[in-house]
Amino acid sequence: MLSAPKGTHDLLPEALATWQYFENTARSIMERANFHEIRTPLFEATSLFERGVGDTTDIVNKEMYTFEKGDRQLTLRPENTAGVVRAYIQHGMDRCPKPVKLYYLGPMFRYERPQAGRQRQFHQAGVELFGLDTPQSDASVILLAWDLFTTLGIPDLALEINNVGCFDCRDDFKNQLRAILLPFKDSLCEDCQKRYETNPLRMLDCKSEKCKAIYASEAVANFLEADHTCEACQQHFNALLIILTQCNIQFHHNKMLVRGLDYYTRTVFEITSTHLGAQNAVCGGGRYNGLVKTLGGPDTPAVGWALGVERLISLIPPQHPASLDFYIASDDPGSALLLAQQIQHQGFSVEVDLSGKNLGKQLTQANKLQAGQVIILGETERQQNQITLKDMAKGLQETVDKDSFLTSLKRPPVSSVLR
RNA sequence: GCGAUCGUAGCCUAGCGGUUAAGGCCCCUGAUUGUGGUUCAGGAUAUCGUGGGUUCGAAUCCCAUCGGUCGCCCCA
Repeated sequence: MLSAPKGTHDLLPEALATWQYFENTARSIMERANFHEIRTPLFEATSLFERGVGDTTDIVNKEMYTFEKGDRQLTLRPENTAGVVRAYIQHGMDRCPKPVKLYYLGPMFRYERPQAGRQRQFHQAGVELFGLDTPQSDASVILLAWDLFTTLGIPDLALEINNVGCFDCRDDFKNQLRAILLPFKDSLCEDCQKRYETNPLRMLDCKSEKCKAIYASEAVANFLEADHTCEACQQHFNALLIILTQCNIQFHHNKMLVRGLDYYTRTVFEITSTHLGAQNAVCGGGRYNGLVKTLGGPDTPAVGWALGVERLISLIPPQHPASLDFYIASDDPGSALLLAQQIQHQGFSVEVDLSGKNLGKQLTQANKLQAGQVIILGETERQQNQITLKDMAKGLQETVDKDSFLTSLKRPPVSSVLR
């Protein structure tokens, strides 16, 4: 049997009620914070990701869906920051009043082994703020994420935050870290020996007991305890923590927190949940002051985050599709369809029998569809320009004038999430 | 890329070497051609993931493969 490709899922109507609830809430909250939506292509030049995300990262090295058309190398986007930055540069958005605040929502693609909270096609929602290098701009995007999660009622979240420094002090730190770990290099696990060369910061996150013991040993621990970022980075980070505290945001300064994408500078953060599986990060982001310039634009500081929609949705109570307001039971399709349209124009949902069933069958159908009310529009009613209105829960019905029924219809209250 | 585990109708489950693979939900028809839900009667839907092997005989045992799920790695 044909099935959806490995690591992809069909989203069926039942599940989409929750998705739409999330999307409406997210859009509403981001728009109210004056972020505006941007939609970039699902695929981009491969070189964009190689330069933007970093050619030593796992994402670029082994997780990209890359293909060739003509002489073009293209890649399905594995994340969207690079694409948004490309669009920012291409459309001269540095001429827009600063900060430029954008958000996006859509599918991403990574070739990985699927597991809980990880698929090959998954969805992210994210924000990017361009043109400010202030701690308050970092705080504003973190606050926005926190506001979204709070509004959605997600319990047991933790904000982990760290300062990875700017390009200059981070390289210094990496070299110092290599120097201090050099005596232990041969006793590190296989992975860490590789990380020692490629991405030493990652070693600190290792789960191997052997490595953990080394990193916890006095000499190493003392080294890690100290802040090795430069004066400016430290000031930025401390100011950010003060603002977060003022805003009553609980955070954990996790000195081991590093991110897998090369473009981050200074602030990095992650929001995790204890209700997820091994992939417990629901949102991740940080500052990326070098990326716009790296991709050929003007030197522009920026900060942003992305959240995993599937992971997030698994944390919110399932929503149910809106119930059916009316079912029209009739033996005359023309007048039934016309009446349905008139009621729909008043903002109600209506189903009409399209199969020519008899009245009993149509009521059975209405019952299965859980229609609130059935409108019986038979020959008798039509002759008098009337309808019979039957309340399915109470089982009561009355025959009323059709036109006065239509004028009495009031628009139902629309979900407060929609603006 | 590595490891663990599971595959029986659309869904849930029984069967664990021996007739025609059983039950529940869902779906369809009728009792009921202007009144639903309940009930009753009937019906449809499965090459038991696929391929090979062992056996007189395989859904059942063995091997391979594919797919799902979970974990490592990494990330949202």
